[in-house]
Order: sequence, then C-alpha cells, then structure tokens
Amino acid sequence: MERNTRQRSAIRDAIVQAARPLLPQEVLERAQQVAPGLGIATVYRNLKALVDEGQLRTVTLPGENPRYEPAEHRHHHHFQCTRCQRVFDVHACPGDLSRLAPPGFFVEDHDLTLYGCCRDCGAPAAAN
Amino acid sequence: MERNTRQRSAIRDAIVQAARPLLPQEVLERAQQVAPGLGIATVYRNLKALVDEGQLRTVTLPGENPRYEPAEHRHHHHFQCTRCQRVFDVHACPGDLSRLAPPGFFVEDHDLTLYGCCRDCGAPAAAN
DNA sequence: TTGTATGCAAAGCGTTTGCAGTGAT
DNA sequence: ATCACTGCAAACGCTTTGCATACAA
Repeated sequence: MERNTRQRSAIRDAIVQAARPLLPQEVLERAQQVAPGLGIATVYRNLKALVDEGQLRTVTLPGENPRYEPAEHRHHHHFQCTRCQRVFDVHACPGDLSRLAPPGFFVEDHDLTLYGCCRDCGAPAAAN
Repeated sequence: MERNTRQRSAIRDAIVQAARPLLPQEVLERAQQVAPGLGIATVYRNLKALVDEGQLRTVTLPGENPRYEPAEHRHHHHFQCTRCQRVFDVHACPGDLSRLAPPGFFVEDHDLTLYGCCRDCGAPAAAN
C-alpha cells in the first residue's frame, strides 16, 4: 500500500515541472526546496517506485547517467547537442525498423538518439 | 611511446576474436587465458588506450555498462535480446534521419538500438 | 496502532588512480 | 638502463541497502 508523503510529492513534482529529463542529483536539489532534509536515498527509492508504477520513464543515453522524465510523454526519442551536451525530446520517430534486423531476429522496440547541433548552439554558418 | 606487452596483445585479441561486443569483465576472463595474472585495472587502462588509439570502439547501450568492439567495423547499430541480454551487431542502418529533428537542429550522427528476441531465444514475445 | 517511508551511514558495484615493482626496448 | 606497463589495493562516484525512527493511514 503506497503512502502519499511530502517527499514523494516533491520528487514527482520536481520532475513533472522540469522542461527536460533530470539527473537524480538535480531532482534532489529541486525537491529539497519543497521538502527540506530530503535525502538522496529517498530520491532513488522513489524514482524506482515511480518508474515501476509507470509514472516516470528512465532516459538512458549512451555514456550518461540515467535521467528521469514524466511517463506521460509518448514514445519519443532524444537529441543530444554535441556542443552544450543538453538533451532534448524529439517527438518524431522513424517508425517500424524490423527490416533492419537479420533473419531470425524479431524487433519489439527501439531506441534512437540523434547527435548534432541544437538551435541555441547555432548552425555551422548561422549565429542566432 | 607505446610498448607491445603480452597483456595488451591478449586484451586486443580477445576483443578482435569475439563475435560480439564484450564487457570489461568478459575481456578480462578471455584475456586471462593467454595472460595469467592479468588484472582488471590493466584491462581498463588498455581499453581506454586502445579506444584513444582508434583500435577499439565503445558500445554504450542505454542502461548497460560499456562494451568494446574492434573499431574496424563500419557505422552500424546494435540489437539487444530482451531475454538473454546479449548484444549483436546490426549492419543495416535507417539512413539519413535529419528529417526527425525539429527546425533549427542539425543532425550529425545517430545511435540506434533495436530490442527484441534473438535467433537463439526463439519466437517473439506475445503481442499484448 | 500499524507498517510503509524516511534519513543516515555503510555497503556495493563498476571504474579509476597511486605506487612500487616488472619488463619491453 | 630507461621508463612505460603491470598488479595490487585504495579511492571514487553513483546507486542500493540495513536499520532505527517518523509519520500516513
């Protein structure tokens, strides 16, 4: 039976209100403003619980520590800027990729990460 | 100035001879058969060095520890079996994905991981 | 009251680093 | 004889867990 604690609300709210996937440490810092004394262990325990409940999604980019975002977001992908390292949501999807798998392999899902230059870091020739 | 040690050869050979990307621990176990007494620290040091030299490539799948494979392999992707967790190379590629990025974002590269059921693990999971 | 959730600190796990000894050149 | 490389163990950063207490139900 799950209880609705001050800490759990603070953790969930921090992630829902963020505009991008957050690291556990970032969740801690934001949630502590609402729930002083909050410990990192509680953040990890709740992140895990909220993911299991289906409220959160884990964003695991290659070579990066896991980040967390609201699960309400539909199937989507991510774009990491090679200049500023920030991660953005990409709501487009290449669609069915089962044609890429070798014979005998069955594709059930996929993960895609795009790398490049984000809007803010400017095009190779344009400085906006 | 680099030296050609017994350990380094054993580590490189273990990876070149493997049919799939290996975890550092797997590299250790295989290389120890040729270089008894080999320590895990030496494996890590050489993996790093060989990646820097361009001989190896790091395979970083979401939520998985880094694996290593020969760099000679061209641009390709990976397939992870959701049953046995093993990782396989996929030499197909969806091609240009710049259409997926929002306006103002420039795609320079991409990473793709397929998930599903491998040849050895049999039929795909029942559709839910 | 009851038992889950919490905070703290210790433990785990994969990876890195300091150091003195080893061995390739 | 050099000096990069090695093995060992300690240190690290992130995450998990044990335990006594706090608090939602």
